Amino acid sequence: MAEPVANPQAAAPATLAPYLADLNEKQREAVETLDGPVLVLAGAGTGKTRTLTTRLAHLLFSGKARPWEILAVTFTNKAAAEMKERVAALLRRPVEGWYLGTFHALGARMLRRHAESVGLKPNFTILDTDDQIRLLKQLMQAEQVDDKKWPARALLAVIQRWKDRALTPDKLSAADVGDFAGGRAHELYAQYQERLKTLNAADFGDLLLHVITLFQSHPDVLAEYQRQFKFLLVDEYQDTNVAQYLWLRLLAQAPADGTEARHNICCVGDDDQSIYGWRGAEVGNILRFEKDFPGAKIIRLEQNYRSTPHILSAASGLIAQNEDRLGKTLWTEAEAGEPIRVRGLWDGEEEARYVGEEVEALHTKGHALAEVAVLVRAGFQTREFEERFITLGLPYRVIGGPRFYERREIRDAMAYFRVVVQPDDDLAFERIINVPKRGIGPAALQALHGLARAQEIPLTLAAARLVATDELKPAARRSIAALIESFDRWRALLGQIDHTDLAETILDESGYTEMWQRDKSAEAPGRLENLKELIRALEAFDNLEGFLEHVSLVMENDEAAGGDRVNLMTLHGAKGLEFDSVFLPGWEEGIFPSQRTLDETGLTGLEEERRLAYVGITRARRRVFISYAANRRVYNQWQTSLPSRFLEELPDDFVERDADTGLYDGGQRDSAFGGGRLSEHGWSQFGDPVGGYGQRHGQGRRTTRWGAAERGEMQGRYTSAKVIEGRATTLETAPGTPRFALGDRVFHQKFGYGAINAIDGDKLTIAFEKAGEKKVLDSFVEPA
DNA sequence: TTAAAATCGCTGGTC
DNA sequence: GCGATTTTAA
Repeated sequence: MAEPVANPQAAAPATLAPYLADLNEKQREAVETLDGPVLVLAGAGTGKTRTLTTRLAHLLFSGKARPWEILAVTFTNKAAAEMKERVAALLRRPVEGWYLGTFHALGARMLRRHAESVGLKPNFTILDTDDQIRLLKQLMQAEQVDDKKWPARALLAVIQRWKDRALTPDKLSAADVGDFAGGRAHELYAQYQERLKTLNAADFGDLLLHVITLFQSHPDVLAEYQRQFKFLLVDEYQDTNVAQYLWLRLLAQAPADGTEARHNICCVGDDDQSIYGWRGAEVGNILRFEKDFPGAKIIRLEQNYRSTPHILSAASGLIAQNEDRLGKTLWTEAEAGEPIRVRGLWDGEEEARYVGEEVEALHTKGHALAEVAVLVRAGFQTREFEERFITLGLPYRVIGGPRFYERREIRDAMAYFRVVVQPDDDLAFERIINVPKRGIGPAALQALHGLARAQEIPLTLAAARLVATDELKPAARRSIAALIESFDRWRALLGQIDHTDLAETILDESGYTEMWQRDKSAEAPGRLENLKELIRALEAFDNLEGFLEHVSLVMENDEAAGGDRVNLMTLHGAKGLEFDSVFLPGWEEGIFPSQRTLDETGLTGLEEERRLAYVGITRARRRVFISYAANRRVYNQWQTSLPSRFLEELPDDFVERDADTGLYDGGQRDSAFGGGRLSEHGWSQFGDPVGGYGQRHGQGRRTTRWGAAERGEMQGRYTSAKVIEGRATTLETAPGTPRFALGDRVFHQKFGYGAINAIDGDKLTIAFEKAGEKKVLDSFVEPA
């Protein structure tokens, strides 16, 4: 977060409390407006976190509230931790036991206290995605739903979107049901919720939904919380979904008995940075704030302390194209700085080379690598840059890799702990029943399931009963008996011996540690390291239960932070971060904006993609490098691509455009790309007038964008190039008429000359003289 | 039951 | 082109 430097113009009167003195006028207003609903529209780099934390401190200093009377909600643990730390620094005392945390952590806390009211026990398990999918798979199997056609993953997504909208199975209307598995999703959803209850488990959505249900069915409980929390504070309000909104609104209401009305809710956010619509966030929540909370005061933080005017202007020009926004104008006192550089390159490899060179140049000039970030649209795009950085010997780190708690060994270990703590946890038991290998295969498992279902008992109990019979083969029977006995033994040790010792005992006696010690694969040592790390992490907790709660809710991903390294991450991952220099590669139609977003949500999606571009640009303090490639290999197929429409939307005054010679014109046309520097109007001459894009793409109609190619003006490289909406850049193949025969000598723009070895429809296998054997589309080669 | 072979499917990613 | 998952063969 940007640390606003003291602003001389906002020099505070001497009477001001010192913690208010460093704030600018608007920030101070946001801090001091304590009563009634407040929406703080905090633009990128305007000192949002500082304002938020100061407001918290001010509530206490001014005597308006005591810590337990404040509810402060964030989305990520990182944000919660940062807020805690900074508030503690202001107060000069630790922030402990506060109601300051993520939506889910606070929801879980409330739910544990009132679990019985919604049919759970207080020690319920919190399931993660893996568990959920396994559970859904089982349900779908029982219901004979074809999981080829309707993958469990997809059903999970459907259910999650429902939960985002606070739709419990009983609230689902016919219009919501959709066509998943022929409309059976509803039924499966209800079964899923039933199963969760018998498993004494809740998924993340439930942590909020159950609390909402609880509030609605137990007004007394709700009133208790309403009376307790005199002040509500919400961070990143633009990312809230319907369930979170309802949860907040219930808490912000006056108690039903009308004792006192308060509505002291303060939401902080930026509609221009709403980039999580795909996971249920409703920008509408922030756009609607004044309606939802009558009498709301809106405070805009617009002074930016992060970026140069050039960067801000370019970003502002881009985001101004969005229709649905509250609107604000960022300004800064900083020096103009460098223009944004836009660069077109031949292909992805060259783009990576370009980025690598520029990064090296910055490094040579004395810029720290940690102050450089490469922000991509999607995770897979990091690969090209990683490869390039490795060849260059540039140290880098990828932020947002697999999370610690998602790693296999951690999840396995956790499953052991879960079964010890909560024997009813069938999902955990199933996970480790044959890990390490104990000779318990599908046959034995099926027998277990059969018994468990018939007698309506948990799997562990079914296992215990089954080993007393002759149902199983002796080998399986023996090993299940041993496992059950082990669990009994470990369970008896709960509370008897130190929980870290117990954890170690479990992992050793179960043979789990040994399993990885025997494993000769490259990753085994790392996994053992992670297990050690897990035990170390346990030390910070009083017992296994507390630890399990922590891991399912928190377990942050501490990236190997050390060293001066280039940062490589997705645009989503970059939100809230800032760097001196930011590289934004892959600005091509279909990639960014992403075709899939356009297909799924049309114009809404396009606006969200544009906000993502805005977020990307505003991460930079001093320098922005945007690039695009004319050709790219996607899933092993060469595709041509067009520069992103966002490039046209960047105001020319703040941008320096530069494309490699020969891009897009085949060397024959006198196009804007031919001469190196792009003309003012860039590539708008490629068929479409500016302004038509949004709609056509938004509607998802099949349209040919590359008008010139169709009119036959594009000679040379892309004779049959054609861009079709819905598959951004597919090359047309003449139907039915094979252009080539086996053995033909051909020329390929990238691979050079070669001979055709095989033909499979439009796919040719060609032995190139230089590049070796490749599979290519026939439209990319021409007779030599 | 296990290992090899085939197939799939592929944004974004917190809690 | 890759990696995870699932099917198949032994």
